[in-house]
Amino acid sequence: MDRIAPSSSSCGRDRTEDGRQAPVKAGTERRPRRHDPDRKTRILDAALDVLVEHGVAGATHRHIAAHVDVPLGSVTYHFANLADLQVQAFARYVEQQTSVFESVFDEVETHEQFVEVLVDFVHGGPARHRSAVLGFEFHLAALRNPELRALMHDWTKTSQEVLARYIGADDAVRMDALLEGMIMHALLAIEPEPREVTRAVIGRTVDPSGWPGA
Amino acid sequence: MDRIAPSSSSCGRDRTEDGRQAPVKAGTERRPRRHDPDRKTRILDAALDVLVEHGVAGATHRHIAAHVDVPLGSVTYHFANLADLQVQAFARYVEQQTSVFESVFDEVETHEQFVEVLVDFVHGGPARHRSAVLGFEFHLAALRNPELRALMHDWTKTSQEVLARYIGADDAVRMDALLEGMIMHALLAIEPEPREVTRAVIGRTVDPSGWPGA
Amino acid sequence: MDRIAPSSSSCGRDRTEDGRQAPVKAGTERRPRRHDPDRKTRILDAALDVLVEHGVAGATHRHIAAHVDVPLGSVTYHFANLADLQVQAFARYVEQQTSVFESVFDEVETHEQFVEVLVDFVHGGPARHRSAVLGFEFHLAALRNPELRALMHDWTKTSQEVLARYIGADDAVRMDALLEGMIMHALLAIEPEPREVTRAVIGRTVDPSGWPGA
Amino acid sequence: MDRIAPSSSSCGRDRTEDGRQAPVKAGTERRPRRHDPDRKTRILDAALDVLVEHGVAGATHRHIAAHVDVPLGSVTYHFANLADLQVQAFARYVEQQTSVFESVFDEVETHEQFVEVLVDFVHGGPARHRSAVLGFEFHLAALRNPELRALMHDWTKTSQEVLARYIGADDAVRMDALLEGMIMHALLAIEPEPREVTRAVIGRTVDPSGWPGA
DNA sequence: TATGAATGAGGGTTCATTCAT
DNA sequence: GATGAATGAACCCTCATTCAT
Repeated sequence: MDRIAPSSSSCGRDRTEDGRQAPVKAGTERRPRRHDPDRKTRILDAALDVLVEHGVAGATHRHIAAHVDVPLGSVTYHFANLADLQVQAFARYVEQQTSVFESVFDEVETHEQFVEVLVDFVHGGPARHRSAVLGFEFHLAALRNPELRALMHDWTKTSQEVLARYIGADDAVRMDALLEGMIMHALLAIEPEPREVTRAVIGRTVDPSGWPGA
Repeated sequence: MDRIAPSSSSCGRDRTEDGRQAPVKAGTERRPRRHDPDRKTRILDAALDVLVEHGVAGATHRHIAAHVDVPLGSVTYHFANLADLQVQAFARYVEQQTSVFESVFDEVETHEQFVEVLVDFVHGGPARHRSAVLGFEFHLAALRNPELRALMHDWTKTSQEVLARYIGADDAVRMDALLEGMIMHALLAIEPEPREVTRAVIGRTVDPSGWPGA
Repeated sequence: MDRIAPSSSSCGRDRTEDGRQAPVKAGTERRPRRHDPDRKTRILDAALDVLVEHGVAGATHRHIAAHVDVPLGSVTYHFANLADLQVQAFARYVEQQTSVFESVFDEVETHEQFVEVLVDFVHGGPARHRSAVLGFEFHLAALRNPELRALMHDWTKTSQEVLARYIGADDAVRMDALLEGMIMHALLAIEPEPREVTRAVIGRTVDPSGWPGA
Repeated sequence: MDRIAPSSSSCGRDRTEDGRQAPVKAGTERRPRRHDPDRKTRILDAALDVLVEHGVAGATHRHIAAHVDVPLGSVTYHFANLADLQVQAFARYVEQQTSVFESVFDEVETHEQFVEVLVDFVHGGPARHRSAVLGFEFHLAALRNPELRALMHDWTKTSQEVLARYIGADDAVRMDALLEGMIMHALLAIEPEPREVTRAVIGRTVDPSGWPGA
């Protein structure tokens, strides 16, 4: 039973990007990325991507590293631990989300425009999906992590303040809760709710009196 | 595996010569538990408890087994896999919540009573916390599990129908989303919202006309 | 977040045939097979089937039970342990194989017929595949199990005796080894060897002198 | 998992407050091993050893790790999965066998020497046992693993080519199959066949004409 | 008698994190 | 500074076998 093989069968020691074996072929230039400023930022963005796709439980060092295509050690190098990375990622998300949410109302002048903007907000396309999932994951993670909870608190306050500029503090609280619930439902609905329904629901929640057109 | 290996396989560790369990070490109490009907149900309840405490990611076979105080193998025996266990646990949760939610409106006759019941519902004590967290975890898990999603869909429909008996289909949808959002906020609030605020928000969302007292 | 569901959601407690959960639907007649003589034999045949498909390592109580569609307990009931089951299964295989091998030469009268029969034996279709794989598994298992080894020894002797009737004891030993090797190769060949080649190889190994036609 | 859970998660067992490893229990020697180049190769060799001793089914991560005396995690680090490890181990085996098989014929010049070398090959001592068992396991594993099958195919071709240099292509195929069968029998024989018998069988299979001495 | 339930061992694999280079 | 290697914990799951019914 003893046989012979083409001698230098190389033992197949080059492997995929799973952070295990480094490719060792002589002369093959491997991972040319060295001096890489804002690698840290890219890692955070990747973390958010992974968070969307796999959830908090799936956002591991390895998945994130694979997603940005940096070595595993690079992720542990830039962040003290996974919890730290998570917090910073969510902080980045809040930052981005806040500026988006504010700019959305830039052109709003009438009650109708206001409602329409919010309907867009609930029905928004892929971007909405991403941010909705992240918001969801954020909420749940905050439930068990005080640091995230504080971050979440600030974020909620900020959002309500933005709304309050247009509809007053009380309605802002209501609207914020309503939006939260509707986005949650939209995310999970088997088939999407028609825009008219969303518009009606939101419209009835905002007091039209007090707007320029009223 | 070497499961069938005959006599001189020499691989056994920590076993007596005849392959049986070694007599219990002094002090280690041998678990005498046998014949335990409805163990399966108890496991499901334990799963929900663990889910509340540690979240979906923390609801492992081991945590659950430890929580019901059954051997690990018992959990894997009763459920084909963890996903299956999860689905059955959430199904049990839905079942329980359903009857609670329905019975809550038993005495409701006036608009004020209806609002009050919902305020209670949002502000409920520890039981509320538990079910809110479970609901939350359920939503998030449903996001990535079609089976849970279907379960969630039915549940949403059912609860909207219950609300619709009192306030009509349209307001039921609004109220459902609003409750969802408020419970979410209540769960995460640093300090709880005063009941009056909740009452006002809910009250303004229900059309008081058409009630006996109106 | 607390919802209601169609009340009796049944918790999905009926499961597949993996030996875990028994279906409990009232009135559903389950597994009508009771008085079942030769169940033991059917289990052995199933064991051989599983052995072919999954190898020794995959021939577990559960797989075998599933393959004959009997409860797991039935397999452990009829056989003291897995090793015992394995031995009995291989014994059954040897028994079957021996009678086949003997009957194959019934019509043989000339050197050409003898060679042809052996070529058929090596090139045989699905039945050949099955018995070749089993023979292979048997050999390897015998390597580490003295009981199987004795069984194998007897079998080899028997086969050689059958061959010896036609070609004498010495050539019988050679032929037996050659057949073994060729079947092994045939089993693993990427593309099957042409019959002529097999015929030539076998033909040259048998001394044609001493046959009726010679 | 609960990997990221903050402060009060209370799930840790056997860990000190800061989440580090508790200081080694007296008497338990802490494994100081670090920096161990060619550990991967040593693992492959260990895998082959375990393969010989326990068969493919017994060649588990844990057995292999114990055999090289490295932590379990080290084995899973160096190989993506067990199948991968298996393939690389067999590839290493083929590589080794190849050079051995080729060098064996270095001095061969006459028909008698050639036969004698092959008799040695079949009757070889402990080294023979090891390589024969590995060859056997390899064959069987190849039956169900296409990757191994390709490897096996190449190996067969190569060894037939080596034989063909001395006895021509046709006889090489025959001889290869014969050797295979004889080694198989030798491995399982209750008492070893006398060398003379082996010599006679092999000798009759090689055409002595065409050799220098003929 | 036959079988569902129970259980402890162990298998493959993933992971956060540490450390030497 | 940056990263491959190393490692121990834990996770999901399958299994042989025992036992009560």
